[in-house]
Amino acid sequence: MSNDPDIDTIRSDFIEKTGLISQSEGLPRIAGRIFGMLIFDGQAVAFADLATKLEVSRASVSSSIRLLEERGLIKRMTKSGDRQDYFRLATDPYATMLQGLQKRTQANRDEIAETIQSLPANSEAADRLNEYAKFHESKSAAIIVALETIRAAAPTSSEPQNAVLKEHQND
Amino acid sequence: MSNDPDIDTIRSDFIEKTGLISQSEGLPRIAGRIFGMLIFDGQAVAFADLATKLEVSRASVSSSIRLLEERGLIKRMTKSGDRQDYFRLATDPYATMLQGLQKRTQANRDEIAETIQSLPANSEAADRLNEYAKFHESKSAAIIVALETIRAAAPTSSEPQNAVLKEHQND
DNA sequence: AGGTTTGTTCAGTTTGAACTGAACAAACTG
DNA sequence: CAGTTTGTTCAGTTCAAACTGAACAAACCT
Repeated sequence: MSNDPDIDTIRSDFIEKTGLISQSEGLPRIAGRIFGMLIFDGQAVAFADLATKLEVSRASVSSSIRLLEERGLIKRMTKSGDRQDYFRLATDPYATMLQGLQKRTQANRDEIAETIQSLPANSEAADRLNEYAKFHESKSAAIIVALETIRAAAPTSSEPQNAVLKEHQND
Repeated sequence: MSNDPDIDTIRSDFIEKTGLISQSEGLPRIAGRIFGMLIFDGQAVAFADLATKLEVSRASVSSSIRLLEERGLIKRMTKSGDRQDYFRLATDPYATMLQGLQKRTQANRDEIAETIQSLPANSEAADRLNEYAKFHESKSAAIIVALETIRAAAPTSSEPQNAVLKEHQND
């Protein structure tokens, strides 16, 4: 009993999923939906289309776009003869996501390590804090492993399909 | 110029840190502070002490405790001759945390895999969704590695230090 | 029995992030 | 030049989660 849903439904469902997943990873839901849309559609999407297709305000698109750009997950492009901005996924967004996660995890570990340093030498709490630090350390180390796995799997970057689109140079 | 802060300041700072870290991992801040307090103090802490020392309502303690118990991160204990509930860290809370994270990550991967399955055979989006799925897959695999690392480092469970405290048997 | 202690539940408040509309500046068009 | 398009900014709103106070039930005490 396969009731083949049409492609638009699949697409919307996927976009909602990425919205929820991103939310659980600390990004606003709209940013996740934009990310999902760029994954699904593949081609560069115009700013106005993001707002209309996702049924959100341009202001929301603007701020979510900024977040995604800051994190290095998407790239802004221009199209000659078109005044709008276009957006596509960055070259290796997943490696970048893992890298960000790894840095934050490592920063947490370092903060705990600092606390341990500041403890009096004989403190019996040190061992327990150290276990907590080791937890973050293992997590960080594991993410580095995942990074290597991902980079090994996708070493060559794919060229932009649309020759008319050009990378936008920031500052 | 080391201006040795006193132990209580170190303790409070650590508890605040765990609150923030836990918050970034999707737990309420108070739950993180409880967790931090149990790490630092080592001994089982009474319910009332959690509320007073963290300066929050008993209701907040109750709901955060429930969350932490559900996730298997802390254990409820009783003390003979004392009507209060006491709490301590579960035996291996860090492994449990990683396990939870791994399951959620794997669930995300599976959902994306389902979406790919439902796509028409010739869909050119499939490759891109598959990269996204692989990302979650690598992350999941890496967490399993971290789990093994942690379990190898702390294989033997430490006995409860206080012989008067007893495991509380739920249902 | 009545009174206390203890933890939970629930309705309501608080809080902070997400989101919007409107004003705005910059870049373009005619 | 005035008028349009485009993206950003900012003040204000909305919304969901966190948190609280108070009522409550259960277990204990006297």
